[in-house]
Amino acid sequence: MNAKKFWLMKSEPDTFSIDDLKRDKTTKWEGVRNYQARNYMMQEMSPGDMVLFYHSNTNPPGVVGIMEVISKAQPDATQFDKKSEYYDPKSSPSNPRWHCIQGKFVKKFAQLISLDDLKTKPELKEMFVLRKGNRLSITPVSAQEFDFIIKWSDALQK
DNA sequence: GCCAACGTTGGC
DNA sequence: GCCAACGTTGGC
Repeated sequence: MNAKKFWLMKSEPDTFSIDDLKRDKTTKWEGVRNYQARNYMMQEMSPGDMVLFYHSNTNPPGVVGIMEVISKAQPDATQFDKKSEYYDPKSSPSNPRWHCIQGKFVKKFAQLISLDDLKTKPELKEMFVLRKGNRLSITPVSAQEFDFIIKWSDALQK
């Protein structure tokens, strides 16, 4: 068995928010069109991995909850759908280019932990999402960083 | 296989 | 809405 891994995945709340995930219970993480992010899903994610759900392109941006990975990567159906904004004419069902995992809702934080707040913690200074110029929508998180943020959120709730 | 042009992300 | 960062594309 692979050890459980931890991730941070960005979503624009206008497109798909933590509340959407809470309502739907599960989701396919469709629409990723970046090879590095895809490779994380295809090669490194497995069911049981835990994900920090991050709202980007919003004010303020930050971590808003937790999702659990519940499937391995499978072909992303939107790449074959001409009506989808994620349609990729260079991909084909016999040789799909893009894959996505499925995730399920675990919890929504009582309070968002903002990007500004994340930046104030020396424990988190290595986090990819805090690095200058980072645009990758899926990044690995260490177990220590994940625990730190969970405990932080729990403390905020009290 | 280089690299200029272009497109996208995402914080601000 | 601006723009820095950086990934992708395509001509050569």
